[in-house]
Amino acid sequence: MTGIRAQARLETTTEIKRLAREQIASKGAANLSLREIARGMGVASSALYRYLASRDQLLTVLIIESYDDIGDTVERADANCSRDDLTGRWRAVSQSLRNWALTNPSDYGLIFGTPVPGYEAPIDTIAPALRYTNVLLHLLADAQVVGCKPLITVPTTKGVSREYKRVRANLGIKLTDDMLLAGLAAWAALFGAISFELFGHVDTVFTDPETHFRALTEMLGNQMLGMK
Amino acid sequence: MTGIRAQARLETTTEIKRLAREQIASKGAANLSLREIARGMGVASSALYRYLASRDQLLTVLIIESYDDIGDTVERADANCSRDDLTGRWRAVSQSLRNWALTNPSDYGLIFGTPVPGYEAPIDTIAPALRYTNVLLHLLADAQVVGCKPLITVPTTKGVSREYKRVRANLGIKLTDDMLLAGLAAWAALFGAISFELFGHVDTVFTDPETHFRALTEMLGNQMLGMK
DNA sequence: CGAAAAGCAAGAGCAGTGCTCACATTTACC
DNA sequence: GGTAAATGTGAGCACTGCTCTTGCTTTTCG
Repeated sequence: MTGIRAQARLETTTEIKRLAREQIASKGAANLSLREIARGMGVASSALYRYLASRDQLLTVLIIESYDDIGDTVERADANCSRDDLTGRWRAVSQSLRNWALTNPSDYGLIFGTPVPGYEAPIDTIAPALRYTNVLLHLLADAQVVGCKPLITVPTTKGVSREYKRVRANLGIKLTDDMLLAGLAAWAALFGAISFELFGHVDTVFTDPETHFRALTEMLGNQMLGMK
Repeated sequence: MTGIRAQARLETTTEIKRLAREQIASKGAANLSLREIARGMGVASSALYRYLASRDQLLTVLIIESYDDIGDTVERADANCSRDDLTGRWRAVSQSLRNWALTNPSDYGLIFGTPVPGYEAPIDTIAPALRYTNVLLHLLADAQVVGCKPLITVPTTKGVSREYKRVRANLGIKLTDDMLLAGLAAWAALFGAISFELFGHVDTVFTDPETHFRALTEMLGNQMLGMK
């Protein structure tokens, strides 16, 4: 516990993760190779197992760090706005989300892409995963408090009010049904748009995805969510 | 060219793809193993290369077939509605999309999930990929013709009208800016919602995702897209 | 201080992968 | 019926994750 060894250990661990991210970025998570990392560090491949339990566990660690990274980014973007500038906050949050995704495409894919079947996300991922979600929820709540009214309303669909009551309980937040639906729809549209762009499904459609994304988020914030 | 050999070849190819899909469903596309397929067929692994060029090429074929399957499904759902029942068509299209995704989760992941970096989708995938897109585009066009007006409007964002002009050219379809934005937003919300549900990001939120999805699509169709 | 304990690295080895190639066999067609 | 094409084989290469034994170094503690 002197700290000398702990220090070295930390540095080694950091280096492993750095090289891992490099590999994932260039060749994809599927092609992440521990032996390649070992070579990059000039060390026997078996030595890595002093620092990680398995390839899967390394991936899990990277996912958690990514969740925290995205949480940091979104929280900071939101915090930089004056609390009552709801439109500005929504704008900042959505833009920072897209920017983060474009800057860290492989991490975005790791989190929001196809999950590995049978791979149960460990409990450690839950808390970090909730951070960016909470930013949006608080934004919606703040908007509701100052009287923002969504442009859309909940359609008269059977059982929906009962379901949304449960959603409110699960999320631990008080939002009208209208605000909840508008928020969920905006949330889905946001990530849908980012995923489409990042995963290459709109390459032939847009010449300037950024311009469309800006228009989309402006519309979602000012009109759909009714932010003033 | 008797067809006897061609017939056998077809059967072998079909069996390979069947086993491949089975594996992808149970262990993920990343863990697809040609040797495992060969074992399942009681054949040497090298024999498979008489029927496929590589593992990647097999995946590409599966992706194309999935695109066609989803295209079939959506086209059929749309065709089953009376042409002037726009709300019904939108409902049918969105529901069939979600149903297809829930029935074929691994195929959905293959298409709409994280792409393999460095893997360039071959030209052969473009046409099948456009089929389900075209269904929506025609639906939007039909709605516009009979005077449906989206609830939302394009915000005054710099350069957006220029960009949407290009989008119209790329898609080869005439839609007002408002309808275009509403359509793109609805499209993104749809796939965002399906992806969230399928990739396990809302497990702790909804107890009945179907009910929410129904409310979401009703809202998108009747209000956002302004379908009558 | 010196011995015991703990940490770290190496290298051989196992079982798996995609893919190639020379070779053998089957078989549909002229 | 003979032949050329189609099909299957098995060894082999280079790679992977992971384990285990062996040896060395550093830390800890009596």
